[in-house]
Amino acid sequence: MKQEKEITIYDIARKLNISATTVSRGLQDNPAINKLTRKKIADTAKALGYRSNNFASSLRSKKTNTLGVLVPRLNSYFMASVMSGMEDAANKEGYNLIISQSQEKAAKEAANAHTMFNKRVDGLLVSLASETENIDHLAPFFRKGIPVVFFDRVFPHKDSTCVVIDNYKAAYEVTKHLIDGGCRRIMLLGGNMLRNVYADRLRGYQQALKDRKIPFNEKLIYISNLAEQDGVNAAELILKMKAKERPDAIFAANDTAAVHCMIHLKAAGIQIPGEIAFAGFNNDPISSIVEPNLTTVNYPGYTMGEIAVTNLISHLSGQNNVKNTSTVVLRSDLVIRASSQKSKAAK
Amino acid sequence: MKQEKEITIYDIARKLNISATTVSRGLQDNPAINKLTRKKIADTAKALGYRSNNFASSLRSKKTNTLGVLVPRLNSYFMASVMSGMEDAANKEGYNLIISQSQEKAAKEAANAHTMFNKRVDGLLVSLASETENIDHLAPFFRKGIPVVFFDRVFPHKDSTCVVIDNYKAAYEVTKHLIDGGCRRIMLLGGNMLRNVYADRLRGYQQALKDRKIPFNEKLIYISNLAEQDGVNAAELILKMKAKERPDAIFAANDTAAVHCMIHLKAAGIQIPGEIAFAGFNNDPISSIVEPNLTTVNYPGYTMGEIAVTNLISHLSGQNNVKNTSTVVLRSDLVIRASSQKSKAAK
DNA sequence: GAGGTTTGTGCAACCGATTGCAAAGAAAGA
DNA sequence: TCTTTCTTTGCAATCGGTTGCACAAACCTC
Repeated sequence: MKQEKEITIYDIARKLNISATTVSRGLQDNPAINKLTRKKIADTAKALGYRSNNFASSLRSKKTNTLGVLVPRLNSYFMASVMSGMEDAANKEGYNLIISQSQEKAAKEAANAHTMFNKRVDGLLVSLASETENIDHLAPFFRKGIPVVFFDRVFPHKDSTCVVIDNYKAAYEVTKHLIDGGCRRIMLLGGNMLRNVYADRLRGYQQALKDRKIPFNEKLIYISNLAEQDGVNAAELILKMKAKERPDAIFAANDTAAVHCMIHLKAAGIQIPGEIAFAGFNNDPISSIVEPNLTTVNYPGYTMGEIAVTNLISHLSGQNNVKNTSTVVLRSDLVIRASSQKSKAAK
Repeated sequence: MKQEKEITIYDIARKLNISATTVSRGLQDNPAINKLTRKKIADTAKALGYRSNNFASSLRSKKTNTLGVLVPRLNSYFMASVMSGMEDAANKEGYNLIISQSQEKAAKEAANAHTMFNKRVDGLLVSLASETENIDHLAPFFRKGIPVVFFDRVFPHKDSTCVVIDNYKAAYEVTKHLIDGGCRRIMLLGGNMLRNVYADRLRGYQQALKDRKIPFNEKLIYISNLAEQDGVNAAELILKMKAKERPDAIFAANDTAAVHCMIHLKAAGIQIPGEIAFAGFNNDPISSIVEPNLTTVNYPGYTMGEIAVTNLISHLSGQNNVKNTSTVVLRSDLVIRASSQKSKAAK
């Protein structure tokens, strides 16, 4: 393998009979350098096949143009959309992403944060693992003034921005919609209450019940990791209940759990939405495939990713003061489909 | 914001009254350094809160411990699984990933490759955009001897490994399965034939027909991007056909197209699999949600990601000669579900 | 005890770009 | 013509590890 010699600013400088300083400035389009000189530098750089050495540059300027991303899991449609939005936004601004997943483990999250810190990312984007109880592992970032933006599963902190949707309101609306459709015993398949997203959804659910004067029944709350199997388990539980105790609606905090619960109940002969109405959360592709189509909350993942990154970068370039935007709330909409409409089901 | 002073090896050296050289070597566990000294260095480093400066080190050693990943799109279940596997494997070996997506555009792919090159990734993982016609944009990597591993959508090249499944065989089996189930007019929803995955699937399909003495009918080939809308379009096309011309089975090169085509036909009153049997590819979550459940090919994304990274890293550490493994073929299995079984459908 | 090894450590150059400061040359104002 | 003010450019130090080579001390061997 023939290794070509690497071209440096010194090579360019030598070729043009100017100093490396001028070349460095010229490559950055520094206005202090004569326009003609800049052009000559750019041309020569291209001609020689120069590529800038990020390490040398980062070493001196202490900027890496890299953002760290800490997420619980990569393999969900929602998270993939977020990543996609982040990548696009970052790319547009000349930043790169280093992505790592915690697998919902607090320890792995801490280890990954540590790696990011050592890699000296310019900023950090975080969605917390369900296990995580505090953000001590992010302390080094705050201490060094490295901006941290939380998204989706956030942890309010005075020095950082959160990008979220209004989970409380969304859950409130879902629940209200179910109640208005005639449901009274609404079961909630919730997630880990350490996480704002699940805690807020529970609150929204509770408030909607309260406003409609429906008593809150703790037995109708089922907390899990909201994986496929959890949906199935919930279904099993329901099938074991006496007919009178059974819920007449299920509101799951994600579509995966909702769909798998629904399928399992359907297979057992339960009419959906006739006997049990359903609503999910996220608007995953599966929600519009399952039959009946699942009522859910559209969660703008791509946009969330874009906004989180844009916000972070504007911090970095100082266009933006942390104090100005501590939280960005994105719009989310209730997507009403057949699974929640008892009345229309009687066709 | 109080900025803590950054600790360097010089600080450690001063504290211990030894040279920075020794500290550097000690931190790398260089056996030339006395064990006791090494221990003292490690302890002091921890005590002072030292973190190594990757740039300084990369600048000199010319290694970044970073791998570049070039993919067409991030927001699919399959790709998310691959990323997940890659990230896990990379993380385990102390590598980080820089991920970027081409949006299926050759130009963006080239631009991203260029960025990766400038970021001096130690190695590159590539799945090609559907548009890409050649790999000239990867030439700089080959010239500099930076290892490139292709996965899924590959482009055979003498200096690089490909990680794939046997698309030919998988498609052959799907087609054979449909034929054995009694189908004779099997429509293929294919992807861009520039890509091995789609070209191989077409070949497998053709060979299966040939082996079963069924004439190949060009009118039953529908090439598209295999997005949702393409599935719908295919369905429209079929609905416009005269009854005699209609296919009695559809084999789509991905589940998205299969599922959306199927739903659209179902809505139009076509019996699945009675009138038209269905098979897809990838084993996306939607394939086991749609009714009837979709027969498909299980595609081990997570494993593919893991293997691609592991292979790349072993190249880097020189444990592995390119010549030894030019292609890794992963096992894929036909997952038979209701959508393809005409006989059992008559319940 | 002389000569040969092994072990442990340090010197100083180096990686390639960035930047504060100085200064030469050009343009402008008095 | 003499200052003054820009406009351009370069010097040299700096960022923080890494590494080839030299060398001193300790250990062997005959």
